[in-house]
Amino acid sequence: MKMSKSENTRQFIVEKTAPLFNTRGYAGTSMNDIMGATGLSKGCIYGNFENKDEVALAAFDYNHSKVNEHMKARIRATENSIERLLVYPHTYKNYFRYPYLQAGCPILNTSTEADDTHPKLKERAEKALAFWKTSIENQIKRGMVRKEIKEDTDPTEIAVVMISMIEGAFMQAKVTGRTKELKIAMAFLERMIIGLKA
Amino acid sequence: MKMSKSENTRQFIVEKTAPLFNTRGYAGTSMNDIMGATGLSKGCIYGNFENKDEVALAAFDYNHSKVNEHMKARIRATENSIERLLVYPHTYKNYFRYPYLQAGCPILNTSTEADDTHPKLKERAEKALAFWKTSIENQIKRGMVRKEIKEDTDPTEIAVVMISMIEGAFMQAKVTGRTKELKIAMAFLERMIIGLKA
DNA sequence: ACAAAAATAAACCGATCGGTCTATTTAAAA
DNA sequence: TTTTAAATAGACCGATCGGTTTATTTTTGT
Repeated sequence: MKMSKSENTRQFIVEKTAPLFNTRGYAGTSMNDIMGATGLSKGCIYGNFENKDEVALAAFDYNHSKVNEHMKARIRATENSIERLLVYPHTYKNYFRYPYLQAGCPILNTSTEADDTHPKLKERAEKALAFWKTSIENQIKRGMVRKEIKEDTDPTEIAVVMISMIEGAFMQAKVTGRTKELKIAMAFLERMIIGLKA
Repeated sequence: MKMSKSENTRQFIVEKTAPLFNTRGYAGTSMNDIMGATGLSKGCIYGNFENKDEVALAAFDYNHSKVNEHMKARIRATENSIERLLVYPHTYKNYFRYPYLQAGCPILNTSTEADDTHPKLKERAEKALAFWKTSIENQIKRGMVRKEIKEDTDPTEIAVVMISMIEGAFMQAKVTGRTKELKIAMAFLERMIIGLKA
């Protein structure tokens, strides 16, 4: 279980720079910023990563996995499919409570910056989004099998609507600096999910 | 009605750089990019704008006004309030048809980059968003007065849900490179709007 | 404890960043 | 048409960009 020195440092760099990339974006984060956030020298960072790209990609993975693990933990604590789906609006409604969400959703931040400029980051965002979508779809399908969710429900449609509402509302929360709109959207989503009950 | 030389050039610079800022973002667009897109020298650009900031702000205003004018024109061509609201999903569903939307929604692009880094741009995005929201709310209120929309409708809620759905779905379209999710979300929105009919 | 290897610091690199300055060209006023 | 002012081109500036190299320190295996 022991980590080598470099493995430790690598992890350290990722943890310290992840919030940086999520707030300032790829183009907006410089090597100097990375040095400042870690307190490490340039030589050290380039000794552990090939280039800035690699740091950014690792930082995205870290941000995304943090959100993912949090959601997984909350989902595991639920009793049925409706409750599972409700975890999303319940969590995002209070996003400011979770430090790794305060800078915004990593998928949203990354995809809007990278879509036309940074293919590797775009691909990560794309995969993260696809993963999220299929996991919602699977939860809905499971709920239908268990007769907890109406049998005429379209899993893909609900997944798309959920993700759209969350990301769009999140953007509004970030730019307005308040949570009013986010709460309205999440309340709407809650009612929609409850309406799926069999 | 005659424009001075510099007014002409200023307008020219804005038109040429607007798509640039919308695709590459503020930090991702350099003065060299601006020179390349316009074919003008640095001295000329700085003769017409104080700095890069001013170009970016003017470019945002231009992008936003382009979208706005397009929507206004389509809205004017409708007969009643429900049709008016339907203009939004109908337009965004086919966003790739409109060149100034192909790089994405300027509000979405700008707000996710600028929220933590560029206060002036953030303010523009915030104001544009507020304007959009109140104009949807007003359309709904008008529809209620005219008895075209159910009287128990909550204008703010509908506005927030519409904007969230559009922006969230737009993000997915940009990052996946396909319109499947966008069409699903817009179809959902259409049904929701039709459900508001009195 | 010691030698070999890995990890880190810091000086350094050319390229590019946003921005300025001056010379020249172009448009407007007379 | 000539004079004057505005507009533009392009050389130039210091700062910062991402990245490399080398010397030194720290860790590791024996």
